Parts: sequence; structure tokens; C-alpha cells
Amino acid sequence: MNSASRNKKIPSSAAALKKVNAISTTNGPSFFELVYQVVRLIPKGRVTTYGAIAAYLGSKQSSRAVGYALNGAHFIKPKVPAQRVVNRNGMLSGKAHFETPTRMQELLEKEGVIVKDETIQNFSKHFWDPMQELGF
DNA sequence: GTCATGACAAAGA
DNA sequence: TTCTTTGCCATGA
Repeated sequence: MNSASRNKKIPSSAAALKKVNAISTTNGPSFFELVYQVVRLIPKGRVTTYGAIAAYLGSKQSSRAVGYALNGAHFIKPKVPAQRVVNRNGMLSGKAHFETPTRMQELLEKEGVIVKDETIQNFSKHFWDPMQELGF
């Protein structure tokens, strides 16, 4: 995509969202779909933040919307590694939304990420910035 | 169409 | 430094 479309705010229609929730192929890119796509690009053993994804999509203030998007990520295929997305403190704020409360931490440790007390250790070391890795 | 909620983030006290 | 307040986007009632 070009920088112009990214610079602008990306509107997501309710119709597109419904399609996503229905696991149907969306013709037009929605905010949610873009979030899922970025999350899928996160390498194994790396993590990023809601704000970083939002910033990459052009709206760094829409970090809440990113979190909301991941709320429905469980219905999406291919699988979205939502466990690699945490808040800016490196805390597993979304662990409660997984199948089991320990599922998120388990997946991360399986990838070599150390989680202590619901927080990722050496967070800056594991941090993966889409702006830097994918280019802006 | 207005109001309240949320897997967040940055700024102020 | 920690706690509180404000902003922003998208959704659901």
C-alpha cells in the first residue's frame, strides 16, 4: 500500500466486520483485517504492542480498536498469534480472552519468551516494531 | 442518533 | 515514580 492510504484514517465498515466475524473473505480491506495481517507477520519469539500496530496502520491513537480487533481474532483463519500482542508495559492484558487464562503465557514460553507474573521479561529485547521491520 | 464500554496510550498531578 | 485524567477509534445497546 502507499503512504497516503496509511496516513489517512482507515474506516472500517460494519459490513466488513460482519464478514470477518463470519469468516468470510472480505473484498475490501478493513481495519480489523489489517490488524490480523500485521499480527501474522510477527516472527516467532517476538512480541509487539497494540500501539505499534495502530501506528503502523496510520492511527496510533486507535490502539484500543486494535485490541478490540483481536477480541474477534479467535474466529479468524489462518490463526492469528494474538499472544504476541501485549500492551506497552509488556503485560498480557488479553490473556483472559484466550481459551484458558494460562494459554497465552504458555504459547509465549513455548516460543522462548519468558513470562513472569503476567509480564514479559526483557520486553524491549523481544519487541518487534512493524514500523522498523516492515518499513513505514 | 446519542451514550457507554473496551485485550490501549500519553500527558498531567 | 505512581495514580488519575483525557483522548481516540470502533462496537453495541
